[in-house]
Amino acid sequence: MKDAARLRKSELCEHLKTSILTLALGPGTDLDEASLSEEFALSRTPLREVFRQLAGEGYVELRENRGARVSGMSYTTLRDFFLAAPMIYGAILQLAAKNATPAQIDQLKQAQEVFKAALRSGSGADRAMANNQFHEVTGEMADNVYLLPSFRRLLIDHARIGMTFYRPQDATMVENLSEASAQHDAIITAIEAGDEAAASQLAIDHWNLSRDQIELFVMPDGLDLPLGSMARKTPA
Amino acid sequence: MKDAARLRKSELCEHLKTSILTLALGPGTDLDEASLSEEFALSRTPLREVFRQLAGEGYVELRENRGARVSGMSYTTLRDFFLAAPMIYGAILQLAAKNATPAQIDQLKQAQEVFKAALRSGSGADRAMANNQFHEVTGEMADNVYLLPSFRRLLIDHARIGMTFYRPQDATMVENLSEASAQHDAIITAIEAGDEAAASQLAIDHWNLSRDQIELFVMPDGLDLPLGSMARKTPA
DNA sequence: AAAATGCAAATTGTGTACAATAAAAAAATA
DNA sequence: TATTTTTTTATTGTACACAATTTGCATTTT
Repeated sequence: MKDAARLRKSELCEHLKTSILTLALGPGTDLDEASLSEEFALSRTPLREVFRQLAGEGYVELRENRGARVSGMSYTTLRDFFLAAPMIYGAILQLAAKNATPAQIDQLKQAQEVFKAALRSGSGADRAMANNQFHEVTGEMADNVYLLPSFRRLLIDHARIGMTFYRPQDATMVENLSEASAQHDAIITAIEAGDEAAASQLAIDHWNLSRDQIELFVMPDGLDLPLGSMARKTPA
Repeated sequence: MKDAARLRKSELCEHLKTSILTLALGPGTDLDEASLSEEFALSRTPLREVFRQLAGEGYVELRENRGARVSGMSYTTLRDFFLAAPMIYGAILQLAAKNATPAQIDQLKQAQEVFKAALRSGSGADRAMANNQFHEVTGEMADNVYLLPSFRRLLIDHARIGMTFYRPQDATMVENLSEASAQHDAIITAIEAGDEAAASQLAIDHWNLSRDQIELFVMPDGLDLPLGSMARKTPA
């Protein structure tokens, strides 16, 4: 038995992350140590360490003597999300434009290709994960230890919220998705040019598009939620 | 053997946190599992879980097969800090003013009393910890899961940076400390009144004061660091 | 003497057994 | 029958033993 366990450990970690991001494990789902331990041929000790790590990153919540459960989502967290997201996203993209390395820009372009492919022929989960990966890269570009924790936490719930509308139900959503893709391209251009102002503005635009989609889903019947009061996206 | 281990575990956790915040364990210090295990009469299994948790909160960094070490600090992280702090602090205090409960306001007043006591007769570590506690409470008031991770991460390094100037060396620093205390009082007032705008502005003021102290220490010889370009504090 | 190689000691990661706690079920009481 | 108490079962937490990896040191080699 060499370092097979190490591999299984990181596999488990990735598996849990994608399962949570794609809602295969919904918010509030209890994670069973015994069954996961068996499934991944890993003893409970390293398994529990993975739980602790995921808890630190915000994927799960740990309850004393009552195991791990997938982080919950409520209308309160949605309100918090609408408040924090534009601020953090704006800062991250601005810093990304400032600090991105050529290698990272390549990574970003690659992530965008994957995203486009997922739009053409992927599942909702594929799209959410590809989109998530794109934004993860921008986070690495920004490279600020103090902003990344919140940014990553936002990305988790953005993916989960997104999973509810990444399977387009009508023409509006299809159009929104291709617009999102176009914005990704614009973001790449801005970052490559080191244009901080443009990147920052694109973050707002991108956020507002996402916001519109979320509102569309969350209150299809026109239910009125108190969702803050940001400037809408700039005219094209 | 009942739940004594549970207690030892949280004790260890608190001990490590305060040791790191007060620089008793400096940035980059290696944490030895064996000796800590013996000191706290705790086996390595729960000890390692504590490490993972602290890593999630940003206190330590975990390196594969090479143990835990206290999170490092460099000029780069300091630059990141100057960039992220005003933004996050502003948002947190604004939200605190919006959402604080009476019970939390009591907590905040209590924390401020402890802080004042520490200013009168406490050590540098006492002051840093009391100040940290005060701001922790504001974080709980803000109660936004997406902002708290970054806020808490900032508080860690703010305490550590602060430890270098919480033992006043000259008259300027003594004056700054009493001004910081006065600002805390003003913050309490703004939060109690639910005055978001005032709280937000006080966050900037409080940050700028802290910023001046840090600059004073970091570059006592007038070394020029690229430290961003925020508006200075508002005139009293 | 400097660099490279191999060995020994220390440190970290995992597996498993057992203890403690919480949840569920069964029995007892009103 | 409803409620409380007790017993059973399942799950979580800790301790220790062993495996694997890294590190430091001594030796060899150029």
